[in-house]
Amino acid sequence: MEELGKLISTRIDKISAIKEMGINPFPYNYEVTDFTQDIIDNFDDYNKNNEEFKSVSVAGRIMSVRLMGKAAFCTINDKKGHIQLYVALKNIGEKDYELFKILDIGDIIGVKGIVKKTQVGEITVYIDSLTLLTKNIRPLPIVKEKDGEVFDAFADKELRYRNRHIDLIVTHGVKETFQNRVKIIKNVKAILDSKDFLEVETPVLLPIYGGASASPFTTHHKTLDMMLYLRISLEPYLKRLIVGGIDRVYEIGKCFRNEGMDRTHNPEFTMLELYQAYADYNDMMNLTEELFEKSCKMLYGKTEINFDGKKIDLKRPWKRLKMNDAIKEYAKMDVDSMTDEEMKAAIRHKGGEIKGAFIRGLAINEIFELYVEEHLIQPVFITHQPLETTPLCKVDYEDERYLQRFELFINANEFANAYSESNDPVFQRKTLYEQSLRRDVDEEAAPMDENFVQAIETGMPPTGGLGIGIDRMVMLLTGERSIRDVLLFPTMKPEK
RNA sequence: GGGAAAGUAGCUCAGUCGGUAGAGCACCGCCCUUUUAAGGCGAUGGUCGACGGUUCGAGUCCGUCCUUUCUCACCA
Repeated sequence: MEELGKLISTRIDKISAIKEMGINPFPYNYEVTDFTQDIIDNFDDYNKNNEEFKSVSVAGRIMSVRLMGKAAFCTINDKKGHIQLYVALKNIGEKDYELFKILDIGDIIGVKGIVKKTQVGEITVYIDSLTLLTKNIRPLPIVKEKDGEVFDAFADKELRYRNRHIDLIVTHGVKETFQNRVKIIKNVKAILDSKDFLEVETPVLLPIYGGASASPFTTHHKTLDMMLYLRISLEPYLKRLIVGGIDRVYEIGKCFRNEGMDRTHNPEFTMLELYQAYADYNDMMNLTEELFEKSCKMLYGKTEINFDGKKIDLKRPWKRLKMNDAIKEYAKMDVDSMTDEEMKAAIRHKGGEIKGAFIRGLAINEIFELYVEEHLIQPVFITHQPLETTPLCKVDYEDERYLQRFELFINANEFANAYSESNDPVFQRKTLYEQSLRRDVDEEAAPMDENFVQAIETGMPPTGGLGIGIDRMVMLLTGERSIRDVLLFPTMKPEK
């Protein structure tokens, strides 16, 4: 701490020295006309045969300095990339050169000059004007690079997450990941908008929660003197909008679940939920394929990606497999002909457990998770989950023990969940009531939502509903293995 | 929640058997007008995550705690 204090106070002293030179170390603006990567990409426009030059005005943060007496090379970063500057005493004059010599890595400068290649061919701005735009006082980590190999990378993940502003400056690829995140979300929205879906915003603070099995966060409103919950899903309000006649509706927004955290779970995360009237789960499968395939093509111009060393192809159409058939294929078991005892044994054999009373449908789901999930690397829609897995979905007309539902699996992870939504008000009231009774034994069972049931009683058209975990979609498409690498500011405990 | 690993200078990391705390980069001083992990010479910089314990002596051994990473379980 003492050392850091000295480094900082040295730089604060420099601010005084700069002011004494008659220079404002924190001026108000700078006219930027060019960006680093554009200059490199369009070198010929800036330098015609080393005879005709177009002058540039660039601003950025100093990332490295190589000072050689009366001249120096340095590198600056801007929003588009980085470029080398040639700073020579004879070109900028004594006063500005004196200023340059006391600048630090991390300072932000504006420069004007012309663009040339150095003896070894590096495109470089030969500056004739230097303006200090912001003096840094807190030293940055020094990351070096040669031939694409990075040395002394800012590698401590804890420091990176806690200091994302520094991570964005010094770690290659971080900015790109978050730019890609935005591109994916914009692309998803563009696809949905083109299909006449209406994007809406629904409440985050709720008097009652539902739409999923999860433990909520609570908060308190002073004036109303009441407890409020942070939403765990978007479903209850979006369905009311379907009832209200908004036939195609979606929201991309934060949901909050007060549960464990790991590589694929953050307490707050971003969900896409959409509802389409007069559609069923088949339409939702087609739409899901389209969203993933088009987003992948938008980023990479192709449908194959490498994730975690595995080649994954998102080209449509994807395999569609009933849950029981998946169990037959991967676990060599026919659950329809198994006794309860055989199913219990199969679950225990893989280290699973049955919570509470034995429910056949939940046991089938458990067997699927234990035996099948790990094999589902290429995209596959698993359909026809047992009736007991959710109260919000219609049963299949061919076999009422199973649902018109699918879960999308890619690389053994769940990416989407969709239903032919239940709209039978009598059935809905009954199942939600029964679920609410389980709250004694299952903390995550949702309470009865009377307003929601009344909306369904008003009459909800046949509707297909789809939920996609946006963070996981971004992880897949950017190749990141941890949700914390696709969240700018992942949830962290404060340092003590 | 379980398991494993980590925390030493601003950053990246060494630190052997318990015996005065190390390097590179950054920073500071000096030299240097085509460097690019620039180079050369020199100097500064440490409550070794916190608190206890063992010991003549602890960065090192033991215990508790804090933070993080990875992983298993659960959920998206």
